[in-house]
Amino acid sequence: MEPDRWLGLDLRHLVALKAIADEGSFGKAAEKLGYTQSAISQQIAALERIVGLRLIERPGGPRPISLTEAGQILLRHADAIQARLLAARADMAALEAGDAGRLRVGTFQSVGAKIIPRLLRSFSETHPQVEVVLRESQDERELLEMIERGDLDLTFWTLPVDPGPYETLELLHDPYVLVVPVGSPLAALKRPPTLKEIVLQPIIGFNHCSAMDHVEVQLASTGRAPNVVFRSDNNGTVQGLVGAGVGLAVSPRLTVDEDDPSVEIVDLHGRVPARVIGLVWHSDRHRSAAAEAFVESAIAVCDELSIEPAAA
Amino acid sequence: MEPDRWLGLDLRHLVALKAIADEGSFGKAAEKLGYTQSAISQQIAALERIVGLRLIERPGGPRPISLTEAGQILLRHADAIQARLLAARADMAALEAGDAGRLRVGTFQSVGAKIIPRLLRSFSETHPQVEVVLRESQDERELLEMIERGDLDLTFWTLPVDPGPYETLELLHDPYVLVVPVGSPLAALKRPPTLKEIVLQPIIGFNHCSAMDHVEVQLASTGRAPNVVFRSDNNGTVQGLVGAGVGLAVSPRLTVDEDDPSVEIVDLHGRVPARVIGLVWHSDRHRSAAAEAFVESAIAVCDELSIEPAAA
DNA sequence: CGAAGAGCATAAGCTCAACTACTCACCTGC
DNA sequence: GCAGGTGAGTAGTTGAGCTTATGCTCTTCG
Repeated sequence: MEPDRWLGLDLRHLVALKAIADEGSFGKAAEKLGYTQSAISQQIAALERIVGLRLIERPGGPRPISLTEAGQILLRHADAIQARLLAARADMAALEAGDAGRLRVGTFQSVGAKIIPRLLRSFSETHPQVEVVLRESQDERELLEMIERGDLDLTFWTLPVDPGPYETLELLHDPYVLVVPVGSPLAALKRPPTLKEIVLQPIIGFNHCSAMDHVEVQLASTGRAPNVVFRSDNNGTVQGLVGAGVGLAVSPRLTVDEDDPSVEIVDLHGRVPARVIGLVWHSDRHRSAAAEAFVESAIAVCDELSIEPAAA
Repeated sequence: MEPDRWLGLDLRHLVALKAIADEGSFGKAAEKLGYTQSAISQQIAALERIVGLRLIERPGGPRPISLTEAGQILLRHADAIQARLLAARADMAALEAGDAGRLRVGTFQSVGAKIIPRLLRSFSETHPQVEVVLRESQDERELLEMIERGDLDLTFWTLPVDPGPYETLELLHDPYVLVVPVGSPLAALKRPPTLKEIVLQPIIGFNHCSAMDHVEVQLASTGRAPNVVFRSDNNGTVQGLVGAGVGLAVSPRLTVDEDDPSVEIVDLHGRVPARVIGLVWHSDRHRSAAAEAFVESAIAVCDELSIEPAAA
């Protein structure tokens, strides 16, 4: 690590490069960052002096500028460095707020129903000093963004997760079951119904749920588009509609209320691949003792849950 | 990305934090970085003002300082950022030198013998404009360090690789074979000899080779320490000694010269787990087109090589 | 074809942050 | 209690980077 010109490199230089790449011009970037155009021009000049290469191609006149290859490569590094700084900032903010005993956990509805209550009970027994703040979101992508920004420490998620600065842990496989009204002929079969048989029936579907989209793709692969007569994001509503005879639903087992007398649950025996529920966290952020403990508790609770249905 | 105090953060702050952590005192860190003690003290004060937390515990007097929890967490982020900057620097240096057509590849002896000649021939036929610079090292760890510093673009390696900023690709499994003098009773057996039978014989071993250490651990696991009568890092020497009847050797198949009339090669049928040869590169560095092409060629050549011995 | 406009570069001046040099306050250990 | 080593504080100077103002280049349009 010789003390060469790279030590003169400043974060503002990288921020400026990114702003120019985003905005497409020196002037817009300057405006965005609250500088004058001249300042940005000088910053880029300094940056190019430091790395020794032209980073931005200025054709002159009102023609649009573009990043050189070196500029593009450096921009990727700059992005990574800024992301890492955000993670550091989030860690520091958490420590500053005295958050050693606070854990912000993201969930979505279908995982909330069965896993969360048990997990919270078990976790708060073993770690009463840790305050768990739950954040439920309809939009699953939002949860990932909050992880990336450091607004959440952990989140539940259906794996696999999109590429990003994430670390993941598989918790359990949640098989899909068919939910039908009491007395439905599909429930009377000795064998699990085929997808073809299911797709002929009216279906109650979900919105905003990638795991459910996945089911509909499976159904559509039979060659016949499923007839979705109603959509809701509330599992209770879906199950109520099934009970009322409006249609049937293909739901993850963990979301269905098995004590509901108006419906019957039919095992699909893997005809639709089980969804995988896991935990996701920011790969660059510090894992607090509380977070580690929460993960451990989640593993334990999910182990119980995956054994139970098999025994039942 | 609100323009808060974090934009005032400077790389020198992080470098200073790291220097203090390494040296254990403000003064030593200042000396190392070429500043006065006062400058370092002010830098840390500025850094603590930015993050809003005390990073270093100063007990006062000549008692040693220590990092607070926040300091340790921030230090890990700082290390990652500095590593990423080094990667960026290496990418820029490569571009500056007009290295689009140069590829620096690390190897070690045992992979050099069979794979490299074929690979270089095949690669230079398809990519004549790319200059490949080979760097062979006895010390395998040195190769990884050179990858990390950006002194190498790719290196061969026996997987798995130690944790670090690396990306790896498995190329082939190279099984171990027993090399014995012509006429050895072990070669006359109908079945592959057992480890117990091997360990009773005098062994020719290797130095400086983690893959070979692994073999000796396997042999020692029989309960009897192998009797290593000679060591050499040169495969030719080892094979020569076997041919001269000094002992026998357990070598990866790719390192042995099968045309040597003074020795016989005995298949061990997996009694010693095969070593895995792969390629390693820096996960944060830019992959040039030349590097991508080289990896492709390596995959193709190794596929051929792993099929051949099975057919032979 | 010339004027207008958009966009980056450059020059000059100013501000402020950071370094050096020096001093002080503090604690340990002999 | 004093010497030695450690970090903090203060004053002064230097320099990097910002703003303002201006210049240059290329395109567009009447």
